[in-house]
Amino acid sequence: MQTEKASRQKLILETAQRRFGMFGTEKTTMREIADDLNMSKASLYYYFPDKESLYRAVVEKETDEFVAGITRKMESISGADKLLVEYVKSRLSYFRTLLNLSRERVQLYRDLRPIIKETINIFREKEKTILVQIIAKGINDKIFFCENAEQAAGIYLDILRGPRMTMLNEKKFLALEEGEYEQLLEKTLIVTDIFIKGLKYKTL
Amino acid sequence: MQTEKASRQKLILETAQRRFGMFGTEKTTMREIADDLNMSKASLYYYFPDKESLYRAVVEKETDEFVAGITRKMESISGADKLLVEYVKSRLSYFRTLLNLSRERVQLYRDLRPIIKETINIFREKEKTILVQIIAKGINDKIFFCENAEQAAGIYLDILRGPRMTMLNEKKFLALEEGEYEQLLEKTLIVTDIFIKGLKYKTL
DNA sequence: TTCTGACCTTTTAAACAAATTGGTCAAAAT
DNA sequence: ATTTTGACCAATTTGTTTAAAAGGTCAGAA
Repeated sequence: MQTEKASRQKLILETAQRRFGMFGTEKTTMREIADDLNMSKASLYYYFPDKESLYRAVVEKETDEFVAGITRKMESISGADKLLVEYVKSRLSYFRTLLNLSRERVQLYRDLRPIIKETINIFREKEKTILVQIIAKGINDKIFFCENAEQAAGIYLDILRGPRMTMLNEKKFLALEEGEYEQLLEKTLIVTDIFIKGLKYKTL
Repeated sequence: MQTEKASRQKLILETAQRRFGMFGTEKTTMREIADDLNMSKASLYYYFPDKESLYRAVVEKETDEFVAGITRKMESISGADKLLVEYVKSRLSYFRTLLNLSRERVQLYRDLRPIIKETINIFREKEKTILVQIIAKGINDKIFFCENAEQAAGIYLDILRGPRMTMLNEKKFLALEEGEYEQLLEKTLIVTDIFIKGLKYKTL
């Protein structure tokens, strides 16, 4: 029946998520995932047409979880400025635990496989959507003053990338270690504070 | 005499600068530089002990030119806020024309040769020195309000990296094309505007 | 003092073979 | 019918070997 197939798919998804999360797409083979599940590789292809769609499904799952989590928080906080701070905290915490993107080899962004690049862009768009909402709310509540929420959100995402890149500079993977996350969080909060002030005050 | 040797060294430096500037360190051979100068490779080693020191000399030259240019501008502008804007403009323009760093292959920062990484860090420190001066001046003139000029300068440099990285995302080299520089300049100016406001207003 | 050709050692590039990968399919198992 | 599989294929990746080119040295010529 339908349910059986769905639950099987879910199982595969979770296994794939673990593998992808640990080693990234490149270093995870379909055979390995199949072996983890004690099934043949061919069976995998019965549920997912190819590796790419399996990967996409995993990323989509994780992204959804992220968006759900952040949305939940957004409902319990009123001020747009505090919302932004909360957003950036959540974001970092999700980068840390969930997003298997993190495990992708930093063999330079340039030749990150097209799929991964696309993934990053899609995720960025989702983030932007949320941020636009927050900033628009701030404008509406008259605590932010800027004409273009869309532009502001884009700039903010760009800005956030800076400290992260600096921190990743020496790393082999897109992931950081324990203490570094706290360092990055600290920096990110300062940046966010500056950004918020940039929105709060009109250009003279 | 001493002068003769120095002028010969200068000539080599300029030739190397052109080569490094066009192809980066990796794709420039000592033989090529020697050929450009119609001298033997061994002669090159008479003036410079190895490729690395030649490269370092070139970078030092370019960096000095950058610092000199920016310092000149700093003398003719009074407000720290306007100085920052001017700084960032100069910086971009130098990235564009001078810094041969730009031609280094973006084969991922991670395995940018250690020398180049070091080069980048040294340059960053010089930038930081200048920025600390500007920000300290702003604090002194009571138009900026932050406790730590050093920290602010570091944050600012981190922030600036973001938009640049985003723009370089798809590129093979650390260099941008014509129109992209204007795009980057625009973004950078907005970011700078936000940053300045972040310094101008005390945290509430 | 300045320059060079011959020479050395280490890196890089090319070429090829072997192994592994993503992916298919007819047939077996449920 | 639905699900699973081993055998099979084409395309990449990986490993290995070899030749070329790189950085660098040095005794001696200019």
